[in-house]
Amino acid sequence: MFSKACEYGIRALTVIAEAGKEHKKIGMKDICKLAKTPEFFTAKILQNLVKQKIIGSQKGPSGGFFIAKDLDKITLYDIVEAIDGKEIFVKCGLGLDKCNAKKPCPMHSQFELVRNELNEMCRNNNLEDLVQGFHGEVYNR
Amino acid sequence: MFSKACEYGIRALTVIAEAGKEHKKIGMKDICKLAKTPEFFTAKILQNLVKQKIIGSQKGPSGGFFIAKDLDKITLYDIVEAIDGKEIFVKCGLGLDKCNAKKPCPMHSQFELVRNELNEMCRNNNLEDLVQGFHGEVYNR
DNA sequence: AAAATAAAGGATATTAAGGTCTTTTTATAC
DNA sequence: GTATAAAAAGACCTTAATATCCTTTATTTT
Repeated sequence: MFSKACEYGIRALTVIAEAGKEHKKIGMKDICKLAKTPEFFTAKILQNLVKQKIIGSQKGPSGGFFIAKDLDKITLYDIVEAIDGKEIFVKCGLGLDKCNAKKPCPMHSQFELVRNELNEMCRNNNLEDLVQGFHGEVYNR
Repeated sequence: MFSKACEYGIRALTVIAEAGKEHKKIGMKDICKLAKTPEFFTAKILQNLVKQKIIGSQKGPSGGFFIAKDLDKITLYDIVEAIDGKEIFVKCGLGLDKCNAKKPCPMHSQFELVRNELNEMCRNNNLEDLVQGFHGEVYNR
């Protein structure tokens, strides 16, 4: 459904968000240890998220990553769009460029239900929701 | 959502199914012209579907591909599983191997709704449904 | 039987995703 | 101000998906 980059990104963000509750910033190594993601690849993903202002970062000693705005202002939709783009939220199930209600593909109406469910889910859930009941070992397997 | 191979495969199958209503068999070139899919790549996909008994084929002059069983016996689930595997139908949204109701990832319950909708949609729709109101120009864009 | 046709199979190319490493830049701590 | 720590940036590698081509095999038509 989502790319690896997106899976890693979401996992890393939950870890950053959770860490932010206590000591504000958290570094790459700790993030990856907790999120169980490959370090250098995750670095690239986070660099991108910094550019897109989803998170902030600080260089140098005692630096690290942090969530700049309120957790409930960052939806799953925002995150997925930032990493994978919005294609998944709009694309035709059969890959047609011009598929719509007037010129529907054979799967159009059925697939739309699934896509709508995905859209709703991503728009109705934010980082705050994701870290509800979060504990450090969530990804420990 | 689905791979290119899967998109092409579904499109090709609808074309084969529709052609089957009249003259029974249809060859690669015609399939790809109607389904708007790349010829050699589609050939590979169909070879796979033949092996999996989703369709039949016949070599030689006046040969081609055809649907062996009743159209309503081939669900979208069967097709997707044959081409992409069943991963999409069971996989954790965050890519964890051992994510379940007892040890859920932070997205578990929410993502499950989306996945269930996809499962239902694929199990409740078959090739016959897909070729309802089908016309040769569906993919002509 | 021979010729022609169409799928099957195998080999190879291309592209994009996933992943790693090294160097550079910036900020902090001392 | 110097040393150090950490992110940013850029180069590079690997793997899997996508795509194409060529040869072989099977079947039908003549």
